[in-house]
Amino acid sequence: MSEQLGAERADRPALTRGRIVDAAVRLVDEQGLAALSMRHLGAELGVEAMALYRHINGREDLLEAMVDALTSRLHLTDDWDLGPEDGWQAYLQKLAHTVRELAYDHPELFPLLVTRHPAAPWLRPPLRSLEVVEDFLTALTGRGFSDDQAVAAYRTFSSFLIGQLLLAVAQRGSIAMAGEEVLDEGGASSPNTTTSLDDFPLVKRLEGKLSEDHADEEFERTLEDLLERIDAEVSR
Amino acid sequence: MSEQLGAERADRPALTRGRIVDAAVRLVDEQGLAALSMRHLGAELGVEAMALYRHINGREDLLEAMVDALTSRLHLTDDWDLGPEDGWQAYLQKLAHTVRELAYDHPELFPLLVTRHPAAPWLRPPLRSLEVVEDFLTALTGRGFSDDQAVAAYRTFSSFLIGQLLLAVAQRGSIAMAGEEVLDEGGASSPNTTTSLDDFPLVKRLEGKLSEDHADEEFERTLEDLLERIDAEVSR
DNA sequence: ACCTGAACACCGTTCAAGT
DNA sequence: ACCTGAACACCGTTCAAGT
Repeated sequence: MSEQLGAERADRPALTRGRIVDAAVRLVDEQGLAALSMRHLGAELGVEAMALYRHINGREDLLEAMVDALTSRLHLTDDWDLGPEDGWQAYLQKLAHTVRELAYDHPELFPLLVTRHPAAPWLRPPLRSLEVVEDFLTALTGRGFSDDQAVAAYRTFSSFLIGQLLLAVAQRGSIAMAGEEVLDEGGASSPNTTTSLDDFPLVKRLEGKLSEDHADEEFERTLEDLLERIDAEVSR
Repeated sequence: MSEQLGAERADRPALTRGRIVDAAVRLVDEQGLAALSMRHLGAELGVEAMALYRHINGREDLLEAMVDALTSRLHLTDDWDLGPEDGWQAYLQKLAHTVRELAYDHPELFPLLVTRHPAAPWLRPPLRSLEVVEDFLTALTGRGFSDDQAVAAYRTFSSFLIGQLLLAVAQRGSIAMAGEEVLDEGGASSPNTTTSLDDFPLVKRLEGKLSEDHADEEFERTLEDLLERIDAEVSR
C-alpha cells in the first residue's frame, strides 16, 4: 500500500535541493572545503553521488547555491526591527555586524563568498544578491541619499567588509599553529638557506604586537570612521 | 662523451623548482586556476607529472611557492629609488601601486594570495612574506613611527589593499559576460520562480551606475584618505 | 519518478623500475 | 641522478538499467 508514497525510504527524508545545500554547508563547516566531494556529500545524505545530479547541475552549481544560501541571511527582515525612524547608520551597523556573523559562522565558506563572481557582474561581494542590494539601496535612498551617494556608499561598504573580514577570518583560521615556529620555505630548499626570524629583526621584535588579535575593535573603529566619512559626504 | 652532462635532453632546459613555479604561474595566468594539474603542468614542461615531485612537495607546496614567487615582487629593491629623504607616504604609495600591479597582472592568482594562510600566522595577506613586512616596518619606524603606530598602519594598510583589489579583480573578471542578462538561480528551480530585474526596481534603475568601473579612481581616493588618517594618528 | 551500477576521463601521489 | 610506467585511491559526470 505504501508503494504510492514514492521515494521516502523509511527514515530518509526526501532529497531536495535545499536539503542538499544545507548538508553541503554543514559538511564544509565541519570538515573543510577540501572534504566536499559529490561522493562524500552523497554518503552524508545516505545516497549515492549520482542521485545529487537530479537536483544540482554539477559542482559549480552546488557552490553557487551554497553561497546564495548564506547570502540570503543578509536579507532585511522584520526581526532586524529597524523602522524608518532609525537612521541609515543603524541599518549599516546592523548589516555590517550580520555579515561579520556570517563570516565567523562559516570561515571556510566566506572566502568563496567574496571570491566568486556574482551572476550579475555589477553586484559585488559580499552582498552579492539582488535582494540584499535592493535592500541596501532602498534603505539609503529612503533616508536622504541621492542615487549617486547610495551607489558610492555601496562600493565603500563592500570594500570595507571584504578587507576587514577576510583578514579576521584568516587570522582566526591560523590560530591552530603554535606561535613559536616559523615554517621553512618548501621542502626542497637546501638546509643552509633556511629562513630564520633572526634575519628580520623588526619583525622579530614586533612579533608579539603583530600577532595580537584586535580584529573586533578594529572592525568597530573602522566602521565608525566609515560612517563618519559617508555622513560628511552626504550632508555636504 | 656527453653522458656526464646529465639530465639536459637536447632542447629541454634543466627542470628546477624555479622553472616549475614560473611555468605554473604562466599556465594559470593563461588558462585559469582550474587548468592547473600536475599532469598538465608536466606536459607544459615536456615531462611526466611524476617528475615534478622531485622538486615539489605536492600540490599544496606548489601553490604556496607560486604565491611566494609573486609576493617577492613586493620586496623593496633599488629600482624603487626611494631614499630616506622620501617620506613614508612615498613608500606606502609605491607599495600600494605595486600590489595593485600584481593583482592586475595575475587576477587568477590574487584571490589565492589573499586567501591562503601565510606560514607565520601573524603575517597578513597580501604582504605575507617576512621580507616584505620587514621592509614595511623598517620604512615606517625609520621615518618617525613608533612600534605601535607601525603595526597599526600595517593592519590598516593590509585591509585596505585586500578590500579594494579583490573587488577590482572580481569586477574585471566578470566583464566577459554581456551586461543585459541576469542568470537564473540554478537550473533546477521551477521556471515560474525565475528572478527578474523587475522585482528589484532600485537595482534596475541604478544598474548603470552600479556597473560603472571606478576602481582606479576609488583606489587613489581611498589611499589618500588612508594616508591622511595615518598622518593624523602619527602627528598627534 | 527516483535512485543506482557501471563506466569514462580525469585527478594527486607513491614506488619500483629503467637509463 | 633523474625520469618514467604502472598502479592506487580518489575525483566529476553521464547514462542505461533497475525498482
